[in-house]
Amino acid sequence: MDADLFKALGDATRRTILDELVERDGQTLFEICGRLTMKHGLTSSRQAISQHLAVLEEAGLVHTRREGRYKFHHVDTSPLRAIVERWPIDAEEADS
Amino acid sequence: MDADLFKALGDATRRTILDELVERDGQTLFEICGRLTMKHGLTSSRQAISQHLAVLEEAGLVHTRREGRYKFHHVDTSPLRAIVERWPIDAEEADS
DNA sequence: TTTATACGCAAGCGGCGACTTGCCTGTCAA
DNA sequence: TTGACAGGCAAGTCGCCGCTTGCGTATAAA
Repeated sequence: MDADLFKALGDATRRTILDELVERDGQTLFEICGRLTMKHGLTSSRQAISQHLAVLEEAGLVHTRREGRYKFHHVDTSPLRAIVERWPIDAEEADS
Repeated sequence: MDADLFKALGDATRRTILDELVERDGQTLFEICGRLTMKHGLTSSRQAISQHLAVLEEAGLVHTRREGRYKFHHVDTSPLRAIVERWPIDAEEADS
């Protein structure tokens, strides 16, 4: 089921996390927390972000790599391909 | 905000409705209800589907056209383009 | 061996969203 | 005009999700 994918994309904080990881791949949890606070004005706690990352990982949008006490997070946008393959995007007619 | 878009895609029933409308565009509410029950085994009530269609319309994924007492629903997949534009889909590395 | 750092686990709370229920409006046929 | 048909509105219920809180584990520095 691709339910995990759409569930992951359903939250604004998770989408911002994806933005951050696309801009700078391979961050740790604390780095992501810091950047979300600084650049995006988010106030979420570490645990909240950790849970968000777990959801993103379930959806296959984020892969993790352990190294000592650090855990690096890497984006993988390829699951998004399922979306455009499911509903082909037609050429646009401008809004009326 | 594209929050409406992701919110709309967040529900499995709404995604099935999109499937149905892509396969057969311009259906009325009752037609959609019937097809969801027949082909997809969904048991949602008419009001539930109506609310789903309202969400899809808010997201710009469905446009409606009134004709007498009928209301025809048309798909518009173009809002999905925002997704692939926001997070470019990279060429795939197969899973380990 | 202590102490700090980076992260994990799990229970609990609050709010939002999906769905139902009941009734109402508008259109068309008989 | 009466009735059936297609759809709309609004309040209420209930489960899930995002978040907090508190504690626990593992790695590395002092």
